[in-house]
Amino acid sequence: MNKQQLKKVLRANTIAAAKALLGCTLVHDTPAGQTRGRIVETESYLHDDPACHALRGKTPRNAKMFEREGTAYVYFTYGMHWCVNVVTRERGVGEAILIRAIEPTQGIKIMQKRRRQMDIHKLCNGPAKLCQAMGITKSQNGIDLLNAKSPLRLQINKFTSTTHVISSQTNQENQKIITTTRIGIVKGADLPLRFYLANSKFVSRK
DNA sequence: CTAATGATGAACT
DNA sequence: GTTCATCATTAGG
Repeated sequence: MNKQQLKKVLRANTIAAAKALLGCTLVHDTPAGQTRGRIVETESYLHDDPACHALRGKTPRNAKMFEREGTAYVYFTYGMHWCVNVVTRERGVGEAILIRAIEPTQGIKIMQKRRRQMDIHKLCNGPAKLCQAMGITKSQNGIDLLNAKSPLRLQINKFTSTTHVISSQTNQENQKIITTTRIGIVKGADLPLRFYLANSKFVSRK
């Protein structure tokens, strides 16, 4: 998969895109240094989805969800946490993919310091944990994740594809994707819209 | 299991 | 404009 193909998927289909993002790399450049991680868990939020922030239309908080595909939507929740989404669909449609867990690959010392947590398996295994580890806050809201010059951006791995079974970056063996219901929501709780890599030790929950 | 913590938005006046 | 329940969470017990 190349960047154009990812862009196309992000524009066309939020469920397919959530699977396509698995295996992609999230990069953040900050004064403290660069952090990177491999996306291992995602959730889709659809425009007609009861759990979607954009369900009731555009507000100051969710405005970036209505931007074009590849935009970052960062929101504040539970009084203390930030979560980051990859916006999908064309401008005007409020859909996005919540990044729920990554496998840290670079800047691990920085992440450990920010998180006050030495165990790498507990560094980024949750949507707010990975934001804290990578230094993502409202300052990153609205960034174009598909622009190679952005401080916060997505990188496409050579062997990721848009199918249920993707190739591993390291050994090129097929990696299984598990589909489940989403975590921590009440509305829309029965929909199968969460995806993670079956063999990853870095997901928030099995 | 529950507290911590604050923005949001719905439902009111 | 004000109130109040809710919330795509986490850490600690």
